[in-house]
Amino acid sequence: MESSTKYSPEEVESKWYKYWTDHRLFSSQPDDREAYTIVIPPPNVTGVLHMGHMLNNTIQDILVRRARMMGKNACWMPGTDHASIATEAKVVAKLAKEGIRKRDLTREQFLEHAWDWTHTHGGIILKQLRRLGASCDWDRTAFTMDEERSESVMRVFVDLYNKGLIYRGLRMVNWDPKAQTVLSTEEVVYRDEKSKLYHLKYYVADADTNPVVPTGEEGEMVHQDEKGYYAVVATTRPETIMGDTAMCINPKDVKNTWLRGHKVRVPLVGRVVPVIEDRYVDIEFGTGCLKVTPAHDVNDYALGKAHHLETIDIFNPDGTLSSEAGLYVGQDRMEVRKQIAVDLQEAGLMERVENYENKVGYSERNPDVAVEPRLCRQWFLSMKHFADIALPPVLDGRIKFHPTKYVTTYRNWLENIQDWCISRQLWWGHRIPAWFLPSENEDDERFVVALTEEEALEKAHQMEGCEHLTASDLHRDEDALDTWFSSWLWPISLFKGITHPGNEEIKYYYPTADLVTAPDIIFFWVARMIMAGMEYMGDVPFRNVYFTGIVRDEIGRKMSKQLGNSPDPISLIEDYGADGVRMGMMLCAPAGNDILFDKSLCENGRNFCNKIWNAFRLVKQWPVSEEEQSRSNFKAAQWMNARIKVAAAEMDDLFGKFRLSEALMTVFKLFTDDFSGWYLEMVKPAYQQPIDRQTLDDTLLLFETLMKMLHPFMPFITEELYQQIRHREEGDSIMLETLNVDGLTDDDRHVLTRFEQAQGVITGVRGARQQKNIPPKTMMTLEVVGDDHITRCKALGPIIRKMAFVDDVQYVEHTGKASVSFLVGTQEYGVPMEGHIDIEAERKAAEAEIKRLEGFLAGIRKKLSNEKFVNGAPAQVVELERKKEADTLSKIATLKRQL
RNA sequence: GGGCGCUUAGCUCAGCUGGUUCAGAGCGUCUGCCUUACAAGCAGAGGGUCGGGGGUUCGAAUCCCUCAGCGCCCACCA
Repeated sequence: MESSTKYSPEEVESKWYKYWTDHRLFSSQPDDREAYTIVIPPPNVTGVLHMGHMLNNTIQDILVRRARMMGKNACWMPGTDHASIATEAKVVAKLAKEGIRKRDLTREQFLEHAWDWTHTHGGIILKQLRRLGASCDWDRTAFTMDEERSESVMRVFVDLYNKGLIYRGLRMVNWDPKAQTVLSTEEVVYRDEKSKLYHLKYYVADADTNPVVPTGEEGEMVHQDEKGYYAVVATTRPETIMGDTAMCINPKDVKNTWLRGHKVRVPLVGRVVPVIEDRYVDIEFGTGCLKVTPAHDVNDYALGKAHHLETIDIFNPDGTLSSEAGLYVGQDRMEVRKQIAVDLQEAGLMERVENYENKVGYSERNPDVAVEPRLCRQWFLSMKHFADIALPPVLDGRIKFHPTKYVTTYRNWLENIQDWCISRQLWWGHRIPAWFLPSENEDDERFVVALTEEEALEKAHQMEGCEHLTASDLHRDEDALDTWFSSWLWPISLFKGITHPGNEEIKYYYPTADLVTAPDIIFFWVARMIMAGMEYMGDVPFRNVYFTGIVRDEIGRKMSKQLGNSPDPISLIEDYGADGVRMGMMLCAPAGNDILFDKSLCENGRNFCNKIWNAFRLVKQWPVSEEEQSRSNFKAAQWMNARIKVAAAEMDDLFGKFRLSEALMTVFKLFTDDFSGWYLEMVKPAYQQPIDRQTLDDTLLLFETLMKMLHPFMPFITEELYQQIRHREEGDSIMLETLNVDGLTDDDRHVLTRFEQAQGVITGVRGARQQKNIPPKTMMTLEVVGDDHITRCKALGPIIRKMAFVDDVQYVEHTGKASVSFLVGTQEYGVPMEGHIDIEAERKAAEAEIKRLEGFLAGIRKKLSNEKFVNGAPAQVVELERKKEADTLSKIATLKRQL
């Protein structure tokens, strides 16, 4: 392998990952260093790694590894999420395949299946993260439903209940008929949908006793046919008419004033319902008549309450029509919609149907299931208090969002927050610690909230008339808690901050440093962690939140299973190496933007690994001599060191701004251009010639520094080469090194400037050669007009000769007639081209350049002759313009002389 | 309906509170090189009136207004 010109990642990666874990190099214990903590956004326990995880965890690993090398005690806490609704759905589906229905199982039996499933599929994703190189402290791996986390959830629930923040309420909630559970408002995603707007006839039912009297006002719209007067109601959901208990008009609507005080007959159903009036109705929409179905629409529910209407729930939990509906009983709501449209048409009760586009809410976890508003008694967490404590830290900068635009989003949400429905009709999750007491009817429920059944019984005994209850009289709530009700405690519960408040670990690791997550869970998770943090720790859970973009494919589509446009991360790693993929990910991940992932970027990463690999091969094969170090090599190392300092300072700045892809680009260019392209070429001895020991040592030291700078981005290859650079003790690692690069000195700056000029000369000669199609290694003569201190320099002179393949330097008054000339700054150089030069072409090029410079000069002079500029602009700026003018004049003069 | 953001080279993006020849980077493209570390490479080159229009200013990619296009978030319009 060592002699191969290609770097092969497979064995390097597995070797070093094992080494790191064997030596527990990722593990963290509190000590007197500054803590740097990241908690992983816990992926679904039974999930597999996708590109979003790749991006997210690559970023976290970069931050953690860098922090570790900056001398901090870095702790990356891994773990998984029980993902209540998603996992339960998977288990239900798996059982269904085996012909087992959930409802035929007891809770215990079902949970056994769920745990089986979790143990079979669980943790795969964490293994996959290891392939990526993630430096998590695996000993600390947690699960949102393990004992510690469960205990924390229970305590928090009881505590919040005791504080009066958790309550039980009968509310209109979002119901997922497939999962058969309620959802929080955040879990409902709205999609535009092409649907139909059905215009139905509601005949006036009381015309006999209460004659219809049109007012005759302008704009009045009275509908009448042979069967009588009727109102036209527009609806997208005709299947809900069985639940209608009123029709509503706007009191100010002249079109419909004639309906005031009447009763109308619900089509097909035949029920007679009152016409009510409410300003809520939009006069402009449809005919201005609204059917009111209090059981199945949030607004209608509000109307129903205000007008004391009856509520008829016509749906079963699974979305089929219940016996309450009277019609279509047992059929699915979507089927009924189609059928009832036909039936209404046939009965002559449909005036017309038009195409319509509206928003329909879907379950976030079951994207093909339309959510049904449903009246339900559920557990809620009152959010006003939490909004109040969670907003200030983000507004005053105790928590910084990157990019900052999410502060507005966050603020907006908190300022319009609704209570959080935390109960779910699921078994896979944290069972709600509430016990119901026997009661006469549902509306009069009585319950106690407690940590244990014993405690519940005790509490029950204190309630009136319950002194003699036994454990069997108590019935524990069947429902589980929303997954996020455990996730929101994650930064606290990971360190046992709920069960053992004030323990050493929570004191040391909390608040965590940075959180890296996708913006789509800002409300689900980020906001709620801040709430829990402020409530239970009195402090923020993290200092920075870095929101990654969404990973899209190369033409901007979201990655999805359906489209099949999401590459498998593990096969990418197999193809390009983990370091290559990490680099590919980061190259296309500008801060705050979506990621257009193109796997050809991983090729760039792989190629870069090869570059590093081969640079090392070069250095390693040099024979060593005991000669003195040349001045050139001494200066070259000094220059390279200065370049490293410049890059390191830039990277510090970029990391501070979470501009990681730019930081990577900086070190990438440092290695490729400065180190490989310039430095190594400068010191490289001729073929099979030895290098002096000092230069080799300098080079290895520079190499080592570069590996350290690259390590956070490319952990494997950098560790491999670090270990090869010199003998290391067992247990040593690049991870244990610190990244401390000094600041630039004046001497450094001086060296940088001089090298820049030398590079200009070398590039100039190369360009001249290429322009004339002369092979790159043909020796040339360099003409220096007048004199310069660069080519005469004992260090730089030889470097220029070597790299530009110049065998003779002549100091001349003008460049030769047959020379190609070029400028570095204001210094002119020439490369004689006898036999190669096309004088006419040279002349044309010179003339073109003069023309360009004269245009430029004109611009400057226009500025300088503008009194307002000279008087108005700062002296420095004016001075600069003067200098530009002089430089340009000198350049023009030089070119003209050449002509 | 409300709010936020974006539009700069073929692609993806930097350009901070206007002023350093400021119009940049990476990738791609083109040209020349199988140069003894690397062809998964090296050397060089081309490429944009900074979305349109107007304004402020001595000076605008940068500040203001406006138009157009795109994207995201929030909201109960049946």
